[in-house]
Amino acid sequence: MEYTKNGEQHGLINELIQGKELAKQLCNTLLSSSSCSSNEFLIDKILSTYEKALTMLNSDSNLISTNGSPSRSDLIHDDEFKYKPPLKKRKTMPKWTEKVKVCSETGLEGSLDDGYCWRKYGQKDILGAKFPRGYYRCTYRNVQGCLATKQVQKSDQDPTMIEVNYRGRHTCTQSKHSNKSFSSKTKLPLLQKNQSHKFQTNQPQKQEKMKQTQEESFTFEAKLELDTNTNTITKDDDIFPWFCYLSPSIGSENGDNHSILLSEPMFLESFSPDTAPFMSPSTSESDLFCLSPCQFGSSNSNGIVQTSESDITDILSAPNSVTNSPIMDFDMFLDKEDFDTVFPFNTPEYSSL
DNA sequence: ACAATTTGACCACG
DNA sequence: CGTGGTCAAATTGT
Repeated sequence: MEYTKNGEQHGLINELIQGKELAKQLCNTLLSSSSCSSNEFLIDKILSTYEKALTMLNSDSNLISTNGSPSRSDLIHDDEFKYKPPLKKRKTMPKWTEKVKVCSETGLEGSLDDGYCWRKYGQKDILGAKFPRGYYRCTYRNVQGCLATKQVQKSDQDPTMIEVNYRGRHTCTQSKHSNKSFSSKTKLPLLQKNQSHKFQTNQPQKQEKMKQTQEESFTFEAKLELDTNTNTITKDDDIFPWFCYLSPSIGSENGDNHSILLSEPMFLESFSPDTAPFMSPSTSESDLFCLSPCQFGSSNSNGIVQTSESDITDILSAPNSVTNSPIMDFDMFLDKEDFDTVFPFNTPEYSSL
C-alpha cells in the first residue's frame, strides 16, 4: 500500500486530530450536562471529520479494502446504505484487530484483560507464526448467547506485542465488572511452538496465574502508526489520546477510575454497555466509554489497534471494541442496522444525549 | 461439584 | 489438500 502520499496523510492526520479535539469537546460538554443541541453539533462535526479521514484513506483503494468490500466512507453516509455487498457471505460480525504491547519488564506479558470475561476454547499453531494462537469466546456465550470471540496471539517480531483479534460484539451484560478489578482473563501462549506444549500448558500456567495478581503494575504503550508493510494502521496515542489508556497503576480496583477518565475527555457513564454497544469491552461497566472507534480502555490494556485487513473504515464500527480503539475490518461490514447500533448517533435515541 | 483449560479431532473454506 | 477455526472429551483448578 502506498500511503506515501504525504499530503494526503497529513490531511488525514489533521482530520483525525480534529476529531480528537471534537471528541474532547463533546466529552466536556457531556460532563457539564450540556445541551442536546450542542452535543448534536459536536457529534455531527466528529462524524464529518471521520468521514473525511476515511474518504482520504479510501482514496487509496489498496489501503482500505483488500477484498472488494465497500469502503467505509461509502457506508457512513446515512442515505447511502443502499449498497449491497455483491456476494458477501455472511458476516455481519464486526471484526477488528488490536495490538497490545505489554511491558516485558514487568514480566507479565502472559495475560491481559480487556474487561470482558473470556473462555478459552482452543489453541492452534499457526503456520509461519512462532507462537500459537489462542481462541476465546465470551464466557456468557451459553448463558446469554453472546457470540463475541477473540483470538490472541503473540507477535512474531515482538514477543511483547500481543495481537488480539476481536470478532463480534458482546451482547452479554457482564455485570461483574462493576467491581472492576484488573484481573486478567486472558492468558497467552507464552512459549514458542518448538517448545513443548505440554509443558507450556501446565507449569507455565501456574506462573501466569500468579502473574495475574501482579497485573496492576502493567504498563502499556499505545501508538498509532501506519504500517506500510502490512497495510495496517496503528493508533498513536497522540492521535487518539482519548482512547483512554489507563495504566493499571493509576486506575485501581477500588480506585476511582473516573478521576482518571476525567483527565482525558471521555464519555462516561451516561453510556451503559447495554445502550452503547460500541463501547469498549474493556471498560465494560465501570468506567470509560468512548465513541466508536475508540473504546475506553480499562486499565490493563493499552495498545495499538490495528486493522488486520487495513480497513480503517472499520473504525466506525467498533462496537464492543476493546480497550484500545479498534479499527475493525470491513471485509464484512455492517449493514445499516449494525452500523446504527455501533454508531448510533443518528438514531433518535441518541439525538437526545 | 462445578468451572475453566487443554488438546486432538473434526469441519469448512480457499 | 492444507490451514484456520471450533468442538468436545479429558484434564486441571477452585
